[in-house]
Amino acid sequence: MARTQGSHSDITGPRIRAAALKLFARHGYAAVSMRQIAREVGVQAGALYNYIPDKQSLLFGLMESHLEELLQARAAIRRTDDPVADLESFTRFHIRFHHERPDAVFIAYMELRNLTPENFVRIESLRKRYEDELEGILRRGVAAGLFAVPDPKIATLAVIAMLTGVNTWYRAGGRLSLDQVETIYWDMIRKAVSA
Amino acid sequence: MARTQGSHSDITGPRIRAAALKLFARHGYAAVSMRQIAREVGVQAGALYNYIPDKQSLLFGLMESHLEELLQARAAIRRTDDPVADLESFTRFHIRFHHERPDAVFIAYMELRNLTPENFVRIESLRKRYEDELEGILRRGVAAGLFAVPDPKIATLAVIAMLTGVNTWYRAGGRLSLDQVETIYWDMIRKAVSA
DNA sequence: GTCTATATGAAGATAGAC
DNA sequence: GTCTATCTTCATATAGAC
Repeated sequence: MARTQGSHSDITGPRIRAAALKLFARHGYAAVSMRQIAREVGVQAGALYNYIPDKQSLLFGLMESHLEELLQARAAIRRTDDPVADLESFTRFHIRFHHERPDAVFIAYMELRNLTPENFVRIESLRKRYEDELEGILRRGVAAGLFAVPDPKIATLAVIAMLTGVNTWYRAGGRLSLDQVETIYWDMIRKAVSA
Repeated sequence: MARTQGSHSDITGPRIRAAALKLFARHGYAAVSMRQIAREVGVQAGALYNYIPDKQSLLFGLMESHLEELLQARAAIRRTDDPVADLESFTRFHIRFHHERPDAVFIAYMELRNLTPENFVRIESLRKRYEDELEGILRRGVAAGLFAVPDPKIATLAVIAMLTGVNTWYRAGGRLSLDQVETIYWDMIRKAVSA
């Protein structure tokens, strides 16, 4: 809905980010114009520049806050003494968290090549911190003789790729609940890394 | 290298496709202009239209021939009576085939949303035929009591996501040979689906 | 078959009025 | 803070000469 005048600074900023998230996920960063984002928000294109310096910053901000939210949510889960329990917790957390934010997840994986080199480095370092979480669990399990993985780093990447793949096919309301999906993946992962 | 005149129809077509493959993979379909492709080939932009009707057909052609090549290569491998052997063969085949074509693989996964709806349907049906290959192996293994997977369709998607993920990190010349990587993944997959 | 030139439209970003 | 108007650049695709 277009308006003619007015001052709404308190909500326009988040609305711009929400519109960009949706449109970038649907059509891709390069294919979305600032005019499209403005139309979705209900302002003229020029008004966007009161909130963001440019299109690149908008993309970077979306990816950065997604990954920071991911790290924070994961850090809020207490680690136990049992690597098996930690791995199950990680599995279920990853599926649930990513399921709740399909657009942000999609952008964070698909739009890496549209970041400037400096922004790319910052995003990759956040992602690495998340991978290190899982790698730590696997290494503790190996040390305890509970897991047998020839290469914890590769196992980390394999598990994350497998888990993130859920987002490409799972839709709520299908024949399986998300909890059932979590259980199926946990079953495969548990066996895959078991000693 | 730019030329001024000349007739090279026999090689220009493939060169256009090769340039588009490389540039689309690197920067994304929407971010690459026909002028960039032309420059890479060494012709003017207008000349491209002697070979392709439009940019969309170029993208579709790249994805279609990649998937048809994938199906053909897979079909050339004989199926055995042993689901375990077939699964190992699939695992190694998938990693090797995808490793040899990183650009085409990247495009086939990332540019789906830039296809027209009709082209999207055709590409997805080719991809489904490939997934059905793996699902068939898993179902035969379950029927023979060799595999225990609660849901063969989900296991199919999980395994393919995991295997395709290799392309995001593996580079030849690192500390592991591709054969070693294949073995590590086969070890995890074998355990993940085992009864 | 490729060139140059161009039609037509849309992109990101900014300026200045209200 | 948002508007309208615009600068400048670039896009896809086509026309017609060679």
